[in-house]
Amino acid sequence: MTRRKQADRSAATRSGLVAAGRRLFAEHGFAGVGTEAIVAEAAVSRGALYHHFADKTELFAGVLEAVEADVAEEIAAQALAGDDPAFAAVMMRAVEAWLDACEAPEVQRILLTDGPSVLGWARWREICQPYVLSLIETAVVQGIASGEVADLPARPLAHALIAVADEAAMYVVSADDREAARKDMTVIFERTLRALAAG
Amino acid sequence: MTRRKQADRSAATRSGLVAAGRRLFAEHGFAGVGTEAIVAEAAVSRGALYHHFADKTELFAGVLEAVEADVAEEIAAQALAGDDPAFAAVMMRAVEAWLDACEAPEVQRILLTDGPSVLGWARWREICQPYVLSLIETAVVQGIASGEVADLPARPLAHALIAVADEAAMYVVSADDREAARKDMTVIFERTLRALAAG
DNA sequence: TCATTTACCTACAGTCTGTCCGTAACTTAC
DNA sequence: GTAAGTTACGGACAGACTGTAGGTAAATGA
Repeated sequence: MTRRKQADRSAATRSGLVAAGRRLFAEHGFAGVGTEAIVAEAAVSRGALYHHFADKTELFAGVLEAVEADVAEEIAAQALAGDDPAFAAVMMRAVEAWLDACEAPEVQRILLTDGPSVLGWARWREICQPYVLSLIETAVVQGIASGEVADLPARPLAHALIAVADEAAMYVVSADDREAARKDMTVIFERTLRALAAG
Repeated sequence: MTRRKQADRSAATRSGLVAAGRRLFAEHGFAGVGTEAIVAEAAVSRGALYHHFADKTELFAGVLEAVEADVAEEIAAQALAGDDPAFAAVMMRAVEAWLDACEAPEVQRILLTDGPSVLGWARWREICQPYVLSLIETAVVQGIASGEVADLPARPLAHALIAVADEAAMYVVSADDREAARKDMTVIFERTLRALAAG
């Protein structure tokens, strides 16, 4: 308890920097915003930034994780909220929640487009793994165990599902007629899920 | 014909810059290589670069298109090469060719990870659209027409298929056991295709 | 209270991008 | 063939941005 004040100060500036980076990266992209702008938004100096993070890329990693955590929480809540506990129903609720989340520019820019490029695909997935990826993988494993889903390799399957969901999101948000695009993609996703039914 | 010499000179330096950028971007990524290094590799001056391209990003767009063109050509050749002309068979050959192509770092780095981030998702797809995307979409449309494929929206479906293929590629190349990963992903893809069968 | 660690600030050096202006090569008009 | 005009390219410069080094203030432990 004796270390409280120091630790609090640290945590406050750190999370302030993450919050600032989150706002700015979402709007201008990683390369489009300088460290000066970030520290100005967070009302600290560049020194504070480089004290808490090795470099700008590491700050971005922190921001990515924060965004991913929020999105995963929202998806999990929505997916488990409905009445129908069947695998396909849960997944459809999850994908709807995901498409909703992707309306936010910060998700598109930070999570989908900049993430893999700035951090590299492997590190990007590594950060997202504990969140959405494992969420889906768990659902898949349960589905296989309950006999609802065909006995396929679970992790690759989870990757494939997420890939379709990611692409669907980008397709929808950059479509002229987003309403129609979302309907189309929902149909595709539903069909994909049905394909995985056991038998 | 009188304009030959000027035009040739232009084309030569332009394609030289694209080739140099292709090599260097593939190895170090867009942000990891400076214009100085590119012009040195191409044996021209920075002035030449900025004469032919508005900025570094536009050079990257040129590089991306070159890579995409090569990959599309290879995929088309492989897909149409086999005996079985059935939709699923063609698509499986296409995805095998794609996974082969993704062994090359330039495809992973330029096409998959840097592309969307540097150019933005919409522009990235816009450049790839005339190549692989329309290739797949055409196959899908034909499949629907011949009754092999369920009557789903063709373009979104093509997007979904490409998304799975892209993810499969990244999953395979960054897996510890690439052999096993590729087998797993092939199974997933096959199953996905079967899901699209009409009926 | 005093030494030590932690948190933070400021100034600086190095690098990179895009632009400006000049020059050379080439093309067209006469 | 030559003068005028256009296109291709070169080199220097300004501006911006990143990461670092060295110093100060606050907090902690003895």
